[in-house]
Amino acid sequence: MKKKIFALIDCNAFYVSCERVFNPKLNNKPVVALSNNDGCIIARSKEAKALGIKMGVPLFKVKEIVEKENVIVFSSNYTLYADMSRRVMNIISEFAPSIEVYSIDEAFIELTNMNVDYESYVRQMRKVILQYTGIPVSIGIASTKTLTKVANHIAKDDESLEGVCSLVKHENLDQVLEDTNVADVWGVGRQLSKKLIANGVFNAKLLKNCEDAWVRKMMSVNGLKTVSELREISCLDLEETSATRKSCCTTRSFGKPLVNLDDIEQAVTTFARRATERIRGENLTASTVSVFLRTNPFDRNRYYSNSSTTTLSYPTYDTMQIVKTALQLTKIIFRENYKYKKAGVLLSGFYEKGTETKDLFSEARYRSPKLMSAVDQINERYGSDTIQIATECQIGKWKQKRKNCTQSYTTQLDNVLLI
DNA sequence: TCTGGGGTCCTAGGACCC
DNA sequence: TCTGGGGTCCTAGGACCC
Repeated sequence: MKKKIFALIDCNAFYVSCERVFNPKLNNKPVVALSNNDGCIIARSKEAKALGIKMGVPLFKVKEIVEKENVIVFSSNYTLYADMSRRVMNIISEFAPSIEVYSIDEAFIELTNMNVDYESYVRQMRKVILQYTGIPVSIGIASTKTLTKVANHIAKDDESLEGVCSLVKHENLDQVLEDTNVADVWGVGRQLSKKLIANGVFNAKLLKNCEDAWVRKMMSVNGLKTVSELREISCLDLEETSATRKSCCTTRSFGKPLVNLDDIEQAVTTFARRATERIRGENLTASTVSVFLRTNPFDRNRYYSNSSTTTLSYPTYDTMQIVKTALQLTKIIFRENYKYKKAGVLLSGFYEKGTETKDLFSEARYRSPKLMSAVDQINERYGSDTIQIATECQIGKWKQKRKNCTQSYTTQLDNVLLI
C-alpha cells in the first residue's frame, strides 16, 4: 500500500498571536491569555513559557511572577480568535485538496497524491499564512497523523528548523521517538502515561515496540491505533466532513457563587437559549435536555453536584420549549443553602430538521420556525444576545469576570482600528 | 478571594430478553 | 446438594483531545 503523507499545521500560542496582530508592542514581551472567567492560563508566548508559567495553571497561582516580570494578561476574546482562525483555515484550504479543521488553532491536511516537494510546499503555505493574517504557525509532516504531532513538536522546539519538520524520509525515526516522552504522544494522557511509565515504557520508541496484546489490554483499541501509527501504519484518516455532532453543551462558571434559585434560573435560561441557537444554526432539533449544577469542587466541605435529564415528547429547536424544560430540570436538582459555582445545559438526541418522526400534532408544534428565524436574523445583524428571554433581562449576577479583553477588531465595524 | 469550556469514544455493569 | 447460556441495550464514569 502506498504510504500516505499528512501535515499538521498548528498556530503558535494562537490566542497570544491574535492579540499581537493588533498590538505589535506585545512582540518580544511575555504575554498570556486566560480561559473564561479569567480563571486559567491557556495560551503563553515564548517569553511567558521561559518564565516557567505552565499551561493551564490558575492565574492566582502565578500572580507573583506575573507582577514581577510584567507579564501582559488578556481575557479571552473568542470573537476575535474564531474569526482569525477562519482566515487561517481558509488559506490552508487553498493549499490542499482536503483539510480537517481539528481545533481552533490546528488543521490536518493530506498531501499524499500531490506532486510537490512537501517541505518547500508547506514552507510556502506558512509564509502566506503569516503574510495574510500575521499568525505564525508550525508544521509537521509525516506518514501518519500521530507522527505529524511528533514532527510538529519538534518544529516548535527547534528554532533552526524555521517552523517546519518532516519525518517522511527521516533517517533515524527511532532516535526521534526515543527522544519523545511517552506522555507527549498524541492519545496518551495523564492516566495512561502514569501506567505506561510504571511499566517501564518511558518514551515513544519503547511504546512502539510493545506487544499488541499488551497494548490492547493497557490502552484499549484506540491505544492500538496510536501504537500502529508510531510504526508508520496509518490508522487515522483525515476527517473532512465534520460528522453531525452528537451533543451541544453551554456551560459557564459564575463570576461569584450563587445561592438563590432565581439567579441560577437566569443563568440556565441563557445557557439553554444559546445552546438552542447553536443547534438551530446547524439545522438540528434536539430530543434530550440535561441540566447540571455544581458547587466549587475545590471546596470539598460542602460539595454538591447533580444533573437531571429528560427526553422531550418530540424533538424541537424552539428556544421557549427548551428553556421551559431546562428550568423544570433545574428545580428538580436545586438544593437550598449551597454556593453554586457552575451550571450547564446539554442538548442531545439530534435529528436533521424535518427528519423527525411526525405525528398527528406535528404541524401545530412547528408554528415557531418563523419566530425563531426572525430572532436569529436580528441577533445575526445586531449581535448575539440582542434578543433574550424575559427572565434573562436583569443584571446577571452570574456574569463572568473579564477584566482585560480586547475589542472585536475584525467583526465589529466600530471596533476596526483607525490608522 | 481566585481553579475553563466543549467535545468524542470506550468499558463495565446492570437490566432485560429468550 | 443444588441455580445456564447467549445476546442486546442503556447508562455512568473515566479516559482522551484542544
